[in-house]
Amino acid sequence: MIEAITGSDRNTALIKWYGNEARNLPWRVFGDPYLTLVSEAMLQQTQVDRVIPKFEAFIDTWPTVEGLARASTNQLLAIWSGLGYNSRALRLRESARIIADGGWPTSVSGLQELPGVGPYTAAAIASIAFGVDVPAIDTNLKRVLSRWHGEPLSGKLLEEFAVGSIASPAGLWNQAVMDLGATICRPTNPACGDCPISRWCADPTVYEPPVKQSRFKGSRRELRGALVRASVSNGDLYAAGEALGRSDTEISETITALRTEGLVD
DNA sequence: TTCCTGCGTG
DNA sequence: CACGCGGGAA
Repeated sequence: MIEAITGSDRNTALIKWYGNEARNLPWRVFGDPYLTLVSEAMLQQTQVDRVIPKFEAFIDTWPTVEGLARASTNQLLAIWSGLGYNSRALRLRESARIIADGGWPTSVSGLQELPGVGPYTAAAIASIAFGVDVPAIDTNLKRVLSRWHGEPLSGKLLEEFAVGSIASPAGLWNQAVMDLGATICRPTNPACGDCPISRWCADPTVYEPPVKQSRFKGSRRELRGALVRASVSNGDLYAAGEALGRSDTEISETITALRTEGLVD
């Protein structure tokens, strides 16, 4: 596979580094679209270390897309609990149903039709599982490419720069950039001394911090999470809400919203 | 506090 | 384009 790399010297060095230093992650079975879909869904806004045990439990429970398609909401959310963004689990199951029924889309545009699969995830699956040479642009890629370029990249310019930077197979290149971004080309305190491609980097200080999130403590999200956990364990939803000091009005409104979304029976 | 391999919706 | 959406680790 490394022989197929046709990119610049920078890409040659990057892929060589990846060959030696790649993180050993349980979903890295090249060409398996189901493992890729599940892992990418879990990894949206969630750290690798937290995903690993959840991923293994998930795959043990539903080894195939057909099995996931038939999963109960309760068991699904029970296993998902702790990952956050619970709607991702429902969208993932819905995608499994669509795939079990009609087969896998293999193009970026086809994959993006699946619920919960946006531009990044579609490109990641297409490149990793179906051999499509497209960049999978997430915050890691955005930051790393911006540093290569020397100034912040976004939008169409980022897309063009990424397309012009990839090596084939892009699935390998995407994961190499991802690992570099996670372990060396970090948001703050990048380890440039350990970076295999620092000589091709224009400015390792380039970084645009993400938009600040609202406080979690006391938030609606905190209440939603507590109510979903109570529901999954067949507990008392109002008791769970009151334990957070919330009014019955807020609790009932939130339960209604969760029910509409399919997160609570 | 920050930040994590984003996505869907208004 | 801005915002809501979970929750844990450092």
